[in-house]
Amino acid sequence: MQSQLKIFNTITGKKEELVPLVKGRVGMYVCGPTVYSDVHLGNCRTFVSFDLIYRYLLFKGYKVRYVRNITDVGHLEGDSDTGAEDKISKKARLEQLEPMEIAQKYTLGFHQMMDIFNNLPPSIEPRATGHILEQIEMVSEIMKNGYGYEVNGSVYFDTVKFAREKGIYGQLSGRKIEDLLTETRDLKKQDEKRNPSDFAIWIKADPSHLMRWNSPWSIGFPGWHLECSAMSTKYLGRTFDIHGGGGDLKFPHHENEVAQNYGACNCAPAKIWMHGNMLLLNGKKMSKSDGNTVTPEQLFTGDSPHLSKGYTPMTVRFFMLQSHYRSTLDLTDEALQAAEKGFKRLMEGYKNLLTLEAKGSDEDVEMNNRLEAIIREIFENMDDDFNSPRALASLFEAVTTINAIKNGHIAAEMLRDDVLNSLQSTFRTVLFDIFGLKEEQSDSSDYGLTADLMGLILKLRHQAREEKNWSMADTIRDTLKELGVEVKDGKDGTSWSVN
RNA sequence: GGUCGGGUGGCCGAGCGGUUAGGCAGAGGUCUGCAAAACCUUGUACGGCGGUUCGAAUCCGCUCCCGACCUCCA
Repeated sequence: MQSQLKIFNTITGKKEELVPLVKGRVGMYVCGPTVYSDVHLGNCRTFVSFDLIYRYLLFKGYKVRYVRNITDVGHLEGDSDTGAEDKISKKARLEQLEPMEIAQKYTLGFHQMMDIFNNLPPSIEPRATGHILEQIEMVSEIMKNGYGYEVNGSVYFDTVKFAREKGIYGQLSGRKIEDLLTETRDLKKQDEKRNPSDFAIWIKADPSHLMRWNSPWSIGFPGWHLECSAMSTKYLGRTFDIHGGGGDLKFPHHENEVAQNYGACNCAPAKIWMHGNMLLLNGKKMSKSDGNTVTPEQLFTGDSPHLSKGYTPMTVRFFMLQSHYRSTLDLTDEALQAAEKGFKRLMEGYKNLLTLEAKGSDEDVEMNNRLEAIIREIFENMDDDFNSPRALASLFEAVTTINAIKNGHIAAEMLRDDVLNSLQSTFRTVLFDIFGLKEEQSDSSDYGLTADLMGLILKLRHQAREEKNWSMADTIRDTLKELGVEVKDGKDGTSWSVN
């Protein structure tokens, strides 16, 4: 019997049972990247987190519509959402390209990186520029309901009126409207806004601005927060099950999204809001703007002052899975090295599990019970707000027993057949379907040949050992080690693995 | 300054009122021609000071540090 999935809801600050609006189906919207530069690792962690969540929902049998947008317009630079330059637009001007060329370039790069991390693609990946009409429509509705006002062709959302009438502005991010109003920072075009906390939903374009669309108010472009409100509504309905994103989007992005949805339809967009936590580099937030960053490429090649060597994508994914998605994760070289070894141990354990044969003639009841309990715990932990680090711990506990059986420390006779089967299927499901890990075979194409050659080499070494020709045997072993192939002598023969 | 979140053994990282988390590193052992791998044993951790409790890393108060958000960021 499966336990019930509980999810931490940012709005209530509590874990809640997931009760989908439509039985058996889950609608999930996750804020995607703004495609104005290369993805950085922090983005990757967030999307790995939501990939885990998506995969687990699928495993639980839900039909999931996973929508993750591409923001290719409206995201402004500098302070405030007024007067500053659009990120895509700016990059286009600097590189003398069409804005859509910029968006295309970085969207492709983003997709490649998601693929490298073995993230499943979302069900729908809508672009902001492809939904200008929907956004204009939403602005109209917000104005019709009295929460938007136009000044010089730009339209702003009246946060104070909204807060007064609905009393929910600030609820998601835990902010008080009074505090927002006392914000004294000097903002551009501040004079157009009625209140400092108001934000633009439609922005009149300067003559030099490259991205521009006609609207009832001006030739301009939509505000940053608007596309998510419009697109989530379009593809998931006015109210849907889960809305997610990085924790740094809580305010103002998500807070304003909620306001816009209420402003347009007087209803809450999502029942559950989920936020992933930040990836830190040596104790500090990774951030493009202050240079404290390692790119995914640097991580893979090791070409960074922060790293002693490169790490494979799956090592990094495993590293991320080892911490809970709501905790900050500190990326350090030492931690990465530990993850690399841990990941290897886990995968080796899985391989060993596949070679096991259950004899079951002399059953160890306690051990079998414990293994069955471990299997149950894995899913109970995942049901508890996607606790992958705990699930991983259970897996490792099983690995110890698996290895002990494999090398004969525990007799195979003690393992029951059905326990072995469910252990094997659990490992396969959890490792590959839920955690999204995969084997990393450097040259998978000629793997068969390599295996045959290794068989020959090990046979020769075996012969040398029979003849007590130790120097020959050790030369073979040591040379292989230099080539990155580890030779492992066991009770019943020799095996090898690529490091 | 305001608002949140956090400080766990050498490192990373779970737990959040009583039970061994787990991984990596370290120590001892088994196995082995030697090694590696694997297995077994091993760590008296919970920022500090008070309090509540039969019992606190876990709850409360104070305090010190750190981080995030408040401005573009996943």
